[in-house]
Amino acid sequence: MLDYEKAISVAEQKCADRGIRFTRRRKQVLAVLIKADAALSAYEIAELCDADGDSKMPAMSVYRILELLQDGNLIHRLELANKYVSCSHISCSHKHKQSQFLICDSCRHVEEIDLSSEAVDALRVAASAAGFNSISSQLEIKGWCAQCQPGRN
Amino acid sequence: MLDYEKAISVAEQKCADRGIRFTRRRKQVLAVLIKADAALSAYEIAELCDADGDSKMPAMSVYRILELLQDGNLIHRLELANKYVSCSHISCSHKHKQSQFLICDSCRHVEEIDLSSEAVDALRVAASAAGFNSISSQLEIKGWCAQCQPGRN
DNA sequence: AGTTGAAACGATATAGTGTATCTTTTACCC
DNA sequence: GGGTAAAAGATACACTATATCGTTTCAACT
Repeated sequence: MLDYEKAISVAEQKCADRGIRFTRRRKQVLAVLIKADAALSAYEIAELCDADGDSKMPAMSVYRILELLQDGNLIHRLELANKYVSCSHISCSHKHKQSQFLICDSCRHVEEIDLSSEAVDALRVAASAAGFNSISSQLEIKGWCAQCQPGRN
Repeated sequence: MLDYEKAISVAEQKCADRGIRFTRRRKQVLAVLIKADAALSAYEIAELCDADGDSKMPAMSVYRILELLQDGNLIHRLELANKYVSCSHISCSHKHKQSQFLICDSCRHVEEIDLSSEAVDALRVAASAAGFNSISSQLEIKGWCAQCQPGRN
């Protein structure tokens, strides 16, 4: 799990750099994602914000804020799972261009991994052979985590 | 594009082997997918069936039939795109266990590719290091096809 | 041919995810 | 304090998908 205080302060700084505000709503959404330490759907986030705070978090706001946080590379959207996770590198100093995710098809647990450049290159080569000049820098792979037995594909 | 007649006869045989019927509805859905030679959403399939045939194809039936065709390895469901494609190997004699797809993030064009075993192994190794004992046999990768320029990720 | 039972289909409701649009509030700067 | 733009609220709606239950079709069997 991320260092919560550190991550929040990084988020504040990033928003300042972008000339936008790090409002209570935005902080709520990011805080929920960091504390959950798991992938959540937009509506799950809204519910957790409700449980956490004093006022109701509209789903619309969640979507808006998620998009904004994603643009700031603070969170990732997992299209294979229709869920969102806080970036595991928020409070890292190093740059990371690529993001790869393993998603457990059973329990929905998500791991953000660093794929070897050889593996990524192999994918690029295969893609190139099929007429794709470039591939997304975010790779999402479904699988089964150690706690879950592999079922049928 | 697939050999339509061949693919349909293979589908008929596969259904016979499974002890289920290859009905008009099922043939309609598969035919639309083969002829489209592209990934379609369930509702797009329903519309094309309507345009093609004499009676209205309910979305519910499309979903049921898609699931059945998928179980028979006649089509693939693309979770990254929420669309469905006919299997490019329907009328091939060889077995194919793995299915990998490239999905153009711009025009939604889909290519079914064969990834080198080295590349797949590299993914397995990375997954294993992150505590995932197995990964899905269907890999979906977003990218940009030759006709589309890469945009932002 | 008529019966019957399971498979297939039709119909309706509803859940889940996400976008569009417009109004209201808030924070900041002068 | 008033103006302005960003942010948030509110409502509607589109798209994807599943649940459920009633009806039809078809093939096997008398």
